[in-house]
Amino acid sequence: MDKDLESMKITLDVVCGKWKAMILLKLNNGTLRFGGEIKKSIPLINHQTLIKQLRELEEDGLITKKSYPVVPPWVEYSLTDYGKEIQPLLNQMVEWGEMHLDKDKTPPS
Amino acid sequence: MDKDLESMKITLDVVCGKWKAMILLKLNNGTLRFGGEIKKSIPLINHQTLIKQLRELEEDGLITKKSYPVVPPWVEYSLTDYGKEIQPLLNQMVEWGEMHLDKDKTPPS
DNA sequence: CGGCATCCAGGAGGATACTG
DNA sequence: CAGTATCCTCCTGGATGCCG
Repeated sequence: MDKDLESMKITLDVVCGKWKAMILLKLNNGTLRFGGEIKKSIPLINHQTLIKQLRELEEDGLITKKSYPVVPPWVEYSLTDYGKEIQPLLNQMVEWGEMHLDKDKTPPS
Repeated sequence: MDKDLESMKITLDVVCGKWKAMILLKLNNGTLRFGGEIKKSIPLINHQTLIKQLRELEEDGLITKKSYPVVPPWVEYSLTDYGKEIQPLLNQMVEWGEMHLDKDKTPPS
């Protein structure tokens, strides 16, 4: 296992949760609230699953959580510098995916 | 689920196998033989697991297999155009990972 | 509203053994 | 050497219910 693969592994760990990359992508637009914004932009995700993925991202240092101790809890998530650095990568993932939305294969012949 | 997320999903499906990105990365250097080269560059991977991941990549149209019907089987894998297009992405994954090999976190204060 | 604990199911990854 | 077939294990994602 050479260094490239090691590096690759780190990135994979961070990005390859089922929803992590999507969360990071949405957070690129700025700070988001838990229920009011994140859940709405990714409707299919489960409440608990979202919490888990957010926590993992937080533990990996990609995002930060800010809780306001008010009566209806208000929690915001935003990218750290660490997390901002990964944005170009995310954009490329979107771009590559767009290129292959239609052509799933390249049937030649 | 908007279009960005759809696109992201496609890329995730392709890249986020435990070893897929690594295989693609190694294949960037050119055509590789199954046992002689791929297995050696990714030593930790299981024989069977490697075959599975390769097959999935082939089904997704990212790589092509070429079998030479000789007595000791000789099988080569190489990237399709489809697969080549994803290389910049892979490189960025490596780069981002390299940047964070050491600093796992950004402990301020 | 947001978080945690718990439980559960599915599937990806992996081990083993056999063919050509 | 490469592939197939089978079986198994673990881990992630998801569902539910209860707290502050």
